[in-house]
Amino acid sequence: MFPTPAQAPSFAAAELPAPVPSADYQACPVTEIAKLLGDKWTLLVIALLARRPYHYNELHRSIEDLSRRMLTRTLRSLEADGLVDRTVHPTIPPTVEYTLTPLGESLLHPLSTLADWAVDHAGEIGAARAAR
Amino acid sequence: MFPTPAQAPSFAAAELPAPVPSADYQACPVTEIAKLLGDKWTLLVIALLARRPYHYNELHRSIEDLSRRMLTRTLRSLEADGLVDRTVHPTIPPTVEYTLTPLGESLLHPLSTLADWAVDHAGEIGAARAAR
DNA sequence: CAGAATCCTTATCGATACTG
DNA sequence: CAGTATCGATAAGGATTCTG
Repeated sequence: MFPTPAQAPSFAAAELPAPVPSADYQACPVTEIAKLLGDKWTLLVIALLARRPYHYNELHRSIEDLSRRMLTRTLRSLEADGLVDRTVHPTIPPTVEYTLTPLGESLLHPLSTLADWAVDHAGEIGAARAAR
Repeated sequence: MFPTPAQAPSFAAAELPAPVPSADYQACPVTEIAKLLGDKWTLLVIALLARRPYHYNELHRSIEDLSRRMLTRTLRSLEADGLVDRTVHPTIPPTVEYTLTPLGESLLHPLSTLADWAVDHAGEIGAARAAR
């Protein structure tokens, strides 16, 4: 966590430095992740593309309440980060196919680890929330 | 992913259902996670508390640019979700100690898996971003 | 020390309309 | 089909002040 490559990001207690520097968090890879995935729709889109390639409107139809505006922004952002590929087929009318890049696919394993945690502990979280 | 307990959340392609339902994403545990950790400071605070218990102002000093307002909100939210414990010591002046709950600690492993991914692929992400 | 309360500025987001 | 452009509502966030 925190500093940069040397003191690598980790949530394992033992690996964290004693006095926390500060202001280094922008460079911290974990903060990077939060920026990568921290918005409302990104995880959802990734989960869909994990299954198979999708066309633009196909994604739009698949996620209710996701406006075209936000879908476009989400896809562009994923593309800019190298997680998603966008290929235009010059047919008439044109179709655009979105797929996960190898980098994007490499993210699926850590994400499913997190998903498993969420499933396993959904009850506890719910209980904590209900308790107030 | 998506539906609820039966079709459990997963980013493993094989486990996802073929035709995507929609509108079920609110109930999806992975979306839950995004809500849990998706804000600007939560991951940072968790990373600090992974190391040891912290006092309120200690956290405030440790994360530059984090206002007291946002720190309080972040801590309250973590508390409400059962990830963080808040214990008041009735000294003069009073001190308040924040620690991870067992549930919070159980989250550290999945998070460090994600952190490792971020470290391993930071270069690729940077390259993708630079390429535009 | 550990906050709550207020105000005010700025991102975020959705709805609508238009384009190649 | 696959977007872009513009606008207004709403929510997130920061600065400041006050309190037990």
